[in-house]
Amino acid sequence: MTVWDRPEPPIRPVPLDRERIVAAAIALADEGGLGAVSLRKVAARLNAGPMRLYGYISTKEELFDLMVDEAQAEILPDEQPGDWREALRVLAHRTRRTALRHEWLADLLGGRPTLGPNGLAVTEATLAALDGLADVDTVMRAVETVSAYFTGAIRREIANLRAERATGLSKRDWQRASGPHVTRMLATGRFPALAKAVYDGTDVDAETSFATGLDWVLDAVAAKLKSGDAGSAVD
Amino acid sequence: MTVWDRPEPPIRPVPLDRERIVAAAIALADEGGLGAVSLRKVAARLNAGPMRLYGYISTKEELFDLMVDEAQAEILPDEQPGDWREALRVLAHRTRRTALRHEWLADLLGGRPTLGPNGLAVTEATLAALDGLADVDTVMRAVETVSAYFTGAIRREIANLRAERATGLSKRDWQRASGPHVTRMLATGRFPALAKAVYDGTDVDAETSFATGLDWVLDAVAAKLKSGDAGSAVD
DNA sequence: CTCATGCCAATACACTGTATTTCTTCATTA
DNA sequence: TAATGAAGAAATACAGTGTATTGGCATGAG
Repeated sequence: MTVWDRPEPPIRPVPLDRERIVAAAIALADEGGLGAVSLRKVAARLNAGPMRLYGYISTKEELFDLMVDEAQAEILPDEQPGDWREALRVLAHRTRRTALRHEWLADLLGGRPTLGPNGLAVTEATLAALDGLADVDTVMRAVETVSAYFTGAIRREIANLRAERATGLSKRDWQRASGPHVTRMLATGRFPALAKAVYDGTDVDAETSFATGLDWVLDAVAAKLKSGDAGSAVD
Repeated sequence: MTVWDRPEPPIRPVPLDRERIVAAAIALADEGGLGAVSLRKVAARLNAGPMRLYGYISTKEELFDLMVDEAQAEILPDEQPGDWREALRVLAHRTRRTALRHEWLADLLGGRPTLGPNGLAVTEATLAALDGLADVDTVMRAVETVSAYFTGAIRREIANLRAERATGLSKRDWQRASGPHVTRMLATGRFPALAKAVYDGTDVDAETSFATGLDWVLDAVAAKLKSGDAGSAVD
């Protein structure tokens, strides 16, 4: 590796902006998880020194916030279906798909309020879906409930996914026979209902399970919308 | 601080076990959050060198797993109510209270499968509450849905709590006027539904909101139990 | 041409999780 | 009783982290 092989270092520092920084961080996280995101590595990927980043963010947490907001752009559908139920369903499923594309999102989802432009847009879309179908408070409660459900469900799905990957076993095999610890615990007889669930339950794929639970929750919302629309008559 | 003030160092190394280690870690986390838990600090609190911990755990992640399991012991009620609905409600509320006592739990909840003895016991209790009221698969779906809801809700609640603490503003004041960023965003008119929710919505305390959403989800479960109990007739 | 200003890079610090090496202490055996 | 072995604790070491501080250098104005 002589001098001639090495390219001359750039005369002027490479231009930087938040967009590039966030993109680099996301790339790192997509490849190696959140743990693979370090300010040094992000900067290196942009041919910059670590300290340059502090002109654009003032803490690593802020970088994470920007990453989340960027990911939330992928959640917004091109156009909102008119049917509120369909609209909420789509938003939930798109969130799930986004988290499956960017698994690190599961570690961040719900961890801090999302106040970025895209985060607000997602909230807006969710609220808009129910706007006018009931009084404001009922709508808020509905939105909270639905999103609590799907963030929780997504987090668990990805946690299981990782566990499966780590052990090389499907959740099923792993609980049933090959997971020595779980098998031993179930054999003690102290967890009869759990044992029954593990051995007698048919396992459904994650998407179906997600969709089923979501439908239940939406059913509940539907029921409340009917009884809680006092506000719409007043306006 | 002369030699005479200082106690002699212990001749024999202080005895250690997982229980003590986990207790020390939990104490640290209770005081300063998960970030305050480092193997060095945990060990120091036990008058031991950091490396001694590796006889009891083989990675920091494992320590977290043990902490979660220990916290889950606080979730289990002394006795289970007979009514399935009441049983699930109690489990959810106890989980919430535990997370409020140990806020770090919110960072870990749902992040990994909980396979410790107490984690399994919690799952068992949840499944047991619904055992026999519907076929196994319906019961599993119900348990998944309910716990997805409350883990998601708890996580968000604690995220908001932290944000309030950090800014010194109640969520309300903060959205309404004093949070310059949010105010500015709402003023753009791009988030009409959100603005309406913020300005016209009455704010309820976190517990009520939690309880309300939970009731909705339980309503949904109740509906499905009625229609999905094919299994109980077969056995 | 000189000087001031703003930015970038380098250095520095305190701390992390964990691998490896060194030392101490006790039980066992000769 | 002395020597030897094993075990387990301690110390050291390493590569990495987020971020504060310092130093230099290129570009603008006067």
